[in-house]
Amino acid sequence: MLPESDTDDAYQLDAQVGYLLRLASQRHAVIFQKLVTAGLTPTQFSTLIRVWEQGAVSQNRLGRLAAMDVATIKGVVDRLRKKELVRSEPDPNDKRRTTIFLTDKGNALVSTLMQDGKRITEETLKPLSPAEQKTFLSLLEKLI
Amino acid sequence: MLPESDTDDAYQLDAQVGYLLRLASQRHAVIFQKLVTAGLTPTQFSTLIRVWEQGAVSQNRLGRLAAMDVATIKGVVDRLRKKELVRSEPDPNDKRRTTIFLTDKGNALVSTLMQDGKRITEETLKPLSPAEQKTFLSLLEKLI
DNA sequence: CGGGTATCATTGGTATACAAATGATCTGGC
DNA sequence: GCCAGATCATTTGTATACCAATGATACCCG
Repeated sequence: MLPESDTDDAYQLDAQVGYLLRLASQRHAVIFQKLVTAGLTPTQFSTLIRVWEQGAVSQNRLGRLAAMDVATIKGVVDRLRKKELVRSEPDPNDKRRTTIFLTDKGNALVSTLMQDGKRITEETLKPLSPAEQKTFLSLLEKLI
Repeated sequence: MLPESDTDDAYQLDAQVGYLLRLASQRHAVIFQKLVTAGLTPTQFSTLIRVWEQGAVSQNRLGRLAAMDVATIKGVVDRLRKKELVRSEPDPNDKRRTTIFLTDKGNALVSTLMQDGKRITEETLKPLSPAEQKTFLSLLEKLI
């Protein structure tokens, strides 16, 4: 009897891309937490980089740039503001908008964070050879 | 001036493995939600498969098998119980433990879910050629 | 210029996800 | 047999993450 399938292949959770992506993200999160400055989370990190890239950006647009829902980006910005890494101001030209900026403290942190980010990526990819790393990243980009 | 780095390489958030993993997971989540039966989440799906593989399993061990924290697995099991896909019983041999089982309804769902799972993985990997898919999965496994 | 449509930020709801602390229970070693 | 250390499940707290609804505002087109 083969109750689990109408083909010869048994289902293997451990071979499904979604499950593997979750495990890889978990491992990355551990490495991130160990190596990042100032106790930032990966989401806060990405958000800060995007603000730095933009200089000034509305909150919703920041969410799109950092790939976050409006509700998610709000919470992230709130917490970055509490850490005094960003500040927000109402847009004088559009009363719907709030513009997000880096504070001096946030600005001073960015170059350190970029160094952190490189080491985090290095450490995460360490199980792969340099050639494999290149291949992996390029396939991962194709997947998005 | 190169304010962002002491090397020639500018920092690219879009090239960092953690950020790419997050985007890939987001895309997978959308595909998952579209193709899965019974409105399950990826976590609930994985948990249900693990219970099916084990037949009977304590809640904490189930968490380890499905790669979830004790607090996370508790919530997942609670919600699966509310959907009447699993049931739990106190372990007569160890009063600390709660044993988790599939209900008949849960058991009946599993083979459908496995078919779903295969289609979800297929759809997620679709941007890659068959050879690339194999390479990607094998590199992803190496990364964990 | 006025009204329908789009965008913005917020809010409430649900679901992961993990750390830390707690009380109950079990187990290994003496 | 007892006790120190381990394990189990729960709870609390924080942080993503997304959907849906809402009210305010902006924009476009006729």
